[in-house]
Amino acid sequence: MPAITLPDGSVRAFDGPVTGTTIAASIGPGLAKAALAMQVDGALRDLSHEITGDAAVRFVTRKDPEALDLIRHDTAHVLAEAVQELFPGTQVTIGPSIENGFYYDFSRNQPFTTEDFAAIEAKMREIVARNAPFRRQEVSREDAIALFESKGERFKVELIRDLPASETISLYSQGDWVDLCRGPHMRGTGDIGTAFKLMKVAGAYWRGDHRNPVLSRIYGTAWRDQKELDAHLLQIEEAEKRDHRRIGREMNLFHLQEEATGSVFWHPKGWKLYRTVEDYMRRRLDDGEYQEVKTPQVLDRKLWERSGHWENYRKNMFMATVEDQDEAHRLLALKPMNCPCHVLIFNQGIRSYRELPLRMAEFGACHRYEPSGALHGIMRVRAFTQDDAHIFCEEHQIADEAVRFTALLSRIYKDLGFESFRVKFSDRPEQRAGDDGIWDRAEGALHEACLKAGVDYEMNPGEGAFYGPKLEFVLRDAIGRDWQCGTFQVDFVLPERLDAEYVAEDGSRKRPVMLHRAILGSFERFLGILIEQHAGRFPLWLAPVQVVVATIVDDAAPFAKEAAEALRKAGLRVDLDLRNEKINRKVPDHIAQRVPVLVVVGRREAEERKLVLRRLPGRDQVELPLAEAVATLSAEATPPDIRG
RNA sequence: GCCGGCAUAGCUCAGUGGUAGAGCAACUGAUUCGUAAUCAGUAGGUCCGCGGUUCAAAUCCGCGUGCCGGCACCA
Repeated sequence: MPAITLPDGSVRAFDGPVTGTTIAASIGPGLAKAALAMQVDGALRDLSHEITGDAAVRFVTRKDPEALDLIRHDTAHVLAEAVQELFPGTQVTIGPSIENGFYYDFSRNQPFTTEDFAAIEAKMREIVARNAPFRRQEVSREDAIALFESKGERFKVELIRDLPASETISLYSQGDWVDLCRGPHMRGTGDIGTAFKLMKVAGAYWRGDHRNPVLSRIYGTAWRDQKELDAHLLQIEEAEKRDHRRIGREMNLFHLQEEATGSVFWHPKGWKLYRTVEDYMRRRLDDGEYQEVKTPQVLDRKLWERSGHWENYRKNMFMATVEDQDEAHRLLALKPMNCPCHVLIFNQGIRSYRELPLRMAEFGACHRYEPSGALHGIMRVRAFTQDDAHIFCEEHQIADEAVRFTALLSRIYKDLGFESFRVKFSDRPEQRAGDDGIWDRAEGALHEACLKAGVDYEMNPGEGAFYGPKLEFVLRDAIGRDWQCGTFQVDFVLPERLDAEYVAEDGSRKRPVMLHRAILGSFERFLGILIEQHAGRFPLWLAPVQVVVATIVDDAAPFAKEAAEALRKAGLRVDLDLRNEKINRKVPDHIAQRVPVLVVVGRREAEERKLVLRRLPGRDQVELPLAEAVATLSAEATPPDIRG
């Protein structure tokens, strides 16, 4: 006699086992029509699921947040059916719902191309129109294996074999087509609607392991209705306009070319932006009581052997040799990171506990031979500069340093326009240096530090560095990709390997703990994200060109030059536009160049010695006497750390 | 690194085996103009590279390089 409690608190009793369909119908025809699935005691179920005991039930309709996941998952099934109908011999694997859509991985001799999309989409619409009900069937492991073996679906068989013994094995069919699936699903393929679209194809390794076969993955997007789909497609278009590669070209900030794959050619305006950020960072580090150093680019292999990098990362290091030396005995490597060099500085002379925590910072230029497929604009490159620092401290100082660090990072991110970011906690990886005791202490210290700093984080198991656990501070780019920028890593291993020590209060020699930390991560990556975050329209203090003084007629040129000079003297970055073009032309040009402030000078301004300031891309204008305009802009262009 | 796609003027792109094109940008000239693209003219190409097929290749084929989208990687 199940008693069903609904969200409004009302209770309905039924004579025997009852399905969601029956309950919904008992409540009313409107709900019976709208209900796609249900939540039973918090767990999402098919409407056809039979409830045998007392339960709390909530129905999921198209409006509910869960609906999108259901629609996307169901669409993935329909995609798989369509593909198998059109391309016999294709094996199915998995097809989950993901952010904004879904994908399905197929195994086929000939990978799919976007040329196949039209036919597949047409077939999908046909399947949706058939509105075949999704039917769930629970089967024994043996029956499931036999079924998929008979179909030649060896990936499905492998999945079933690897399911834990406790797992119920369920199949979902839509018409004649069957898939291994945990569910739940909506009532039938018709519930999907028509607001879906195939987006792209990609290769993907079976089970995400590069030693496994490559599958052909089809990505799609699916929404409640056409309006939502259109909005999503428009959003993608808008995001593409913020792409740093596009803006970098449009604003003439930098370029990349074949002769230096993975290295950035910074143009004058891009370099101005870079240096503005670097100068700002340097001031923040000075305030934070860091000591800046500069260390070598090219170092002997022996150092990398001692640090452990040779063993772990040799394949990703650039090597350098010179002709008059025996290569085997003197192989040099471009540094892939700065930490060993910093330990070498620490090791000069005898260190006292009184010097700790010692914060050693470097804008360190590093080279890493990244796999070709990883390169991405200026965000993933082979030559980059880190805002790197290593804090040598005693173990009990770790938490305080973490608190200081997160405060500094938050301040800096905020100044640069990032109000929010995600934090991931990456713990011990499979391949690592140091024994478990050390890792226990390092992870414990980092957890404690997070607690103390009030940092909310998500776990990222097994993703730590080989020498220690880390916090990763993640920012998102315009196209929705996440990038690790800041990092805070606890390291007990490297001080040991490179024999760093200090004299403790009791006169004994001790190992310092080393904290690796970066805030921007690499300038290249961070500037890429910064460009996308602001869509190239930087706040005044960051803009590479802050003001353009544009003339209307040649007669105004002398005063325009005088005004530009006055602005420059006040420290502003000013361009002069004396071109023989109409002002109607100059305005859109500078909007396109994302210049924050346009000063238009005609005869009237020249006579009255006034400046009219127009904040692009807006239309509003303020008219000020020259000196006042200079003072206003100069105050506004002051970096936030100096403004106080 | 793997799978797929792409590579034509500075940029965006057209050109499916038969004399390389457009718009914008550049340059020259005219115009001196009041807030979202003035007019006219000129110049600009190893059609990514190498090899092959063909009477003939930007176009078809092979190899290489780079870029793009994913996957894998990311100290």
